[in-house]
Amino acid sequence: MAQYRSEFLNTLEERGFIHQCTDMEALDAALMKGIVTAYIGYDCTAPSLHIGHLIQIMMQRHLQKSGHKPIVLMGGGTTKVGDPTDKDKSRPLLSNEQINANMDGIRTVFARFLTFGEGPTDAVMVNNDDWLSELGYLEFLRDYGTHFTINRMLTFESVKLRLSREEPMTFLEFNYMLMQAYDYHNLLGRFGCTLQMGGSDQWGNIINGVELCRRKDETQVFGLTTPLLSTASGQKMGKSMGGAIWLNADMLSVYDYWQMWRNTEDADVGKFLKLFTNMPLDEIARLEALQGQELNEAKKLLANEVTTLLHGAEAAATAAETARQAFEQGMAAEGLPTIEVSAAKLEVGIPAPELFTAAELTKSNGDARRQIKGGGVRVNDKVISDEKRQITSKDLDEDGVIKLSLGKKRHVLVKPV
RNA sequence: GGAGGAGUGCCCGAGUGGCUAAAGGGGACGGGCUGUAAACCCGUUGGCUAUGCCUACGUUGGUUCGAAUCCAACCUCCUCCA
Repeated sequence: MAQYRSEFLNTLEERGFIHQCTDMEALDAALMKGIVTAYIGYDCTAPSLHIGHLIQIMMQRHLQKSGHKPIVLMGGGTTKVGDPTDKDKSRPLLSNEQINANMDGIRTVFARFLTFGEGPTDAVMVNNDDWLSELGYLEFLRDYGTHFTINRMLTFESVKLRLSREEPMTFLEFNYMLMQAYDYHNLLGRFGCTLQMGGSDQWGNIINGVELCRRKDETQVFGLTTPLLSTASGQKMGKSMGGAIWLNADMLSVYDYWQMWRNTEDADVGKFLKLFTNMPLDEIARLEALQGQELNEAKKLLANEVTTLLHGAEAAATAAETARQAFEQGMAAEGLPTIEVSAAKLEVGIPAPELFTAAELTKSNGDARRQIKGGGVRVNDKVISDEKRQITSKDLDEDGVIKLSLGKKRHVLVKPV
């Protein structure tokens, strides 16, 4: 049933990565002809990438595995401008220090998915600040500004959204699409890069680059986007568990990462296995067909595989074991996220709301009180109903810790020091 | 530059002098049902050293016993005119 000649496109197609492509046939031919160099840009707006980026990273992994060359473009320069795509209002500008710090945080995850080096299909990482910050304004306007019309720029979804919401869009942000187009042109010149990939929200930005390369370089380059990921019930992915699902372990514990995959909706199991693991398709088909409770086994495998890719087999196994103990045996397992509290303070006693807030299970003391009233708060698996309840060293269990729980799934251990 | 309209909590949106920490919806969180799922039902949804205090309806001032609500200036957006 192979639809394409190239291994890369077939893999993407079979596993559900493809949303749109500028010219599927020509891209397929190019992939057969030799090594294709392809880039994906990553913004440096946060100190870690999150789960929404994972599909892009996986795509680059497939690219490399099928014999092509990935470029990881760090948006050190473009982040100074700020991508208005999908932003309903301007974001505060980040300082150069913040951007650099974010970049350092983001960088680390790629080594787990791609092989970097000097070889022909080894991945390379570049920072667009290297060329964007060198641009001269007047020169840039004359060389590139002439290839863009305001008429067309105004038709872009990112611009229209802002205008329709009656939110300001600054000229700086308006220029973002030119920067990204220029990146493509630049990477074409530098690395012979002829494919840009990204999320479907990047389609507009990508075709701008494709157009620019056609005009400036008279070269056909390609754009390929992934579908916007949502769960079967229409939620944006990773919305549960309070906050973004970060990839860096210091932003989100391995346990929580594992948990988030374990809680996948039934209808999404197959889709996620295809996108986020390397499991063979026939194996996935078998797992996907499981019914009812049995599907939970497939979810565990999904969580194991995905966590192994990002954090390694050992960390994934620990997370799985922690979850097993916490859920199947109701124990205060060691691998749960842990906070430290001064033993002296614990001796005196800490009001429960304060401790839950310190553990980041609740966002304020008031929030904690409301949760206690709502019956969602447990200490060592016992529901507490008194909001004035003091947590003291008497609550320490035989392992010398106290287990705080909010709801059924979120647990934090308190350890005296 | 001129005329008119608008800016409300995480988001959308009602409110046009005290009854307003601000209707309603969405989202989020918790409870119930379950399979650590979805759907559904119920509750909660500004902060605090808490029978009270503080912060909040674009920003800054003002009127008033009292302002999201009235006035002034400013900022931003929309529509029409130039």
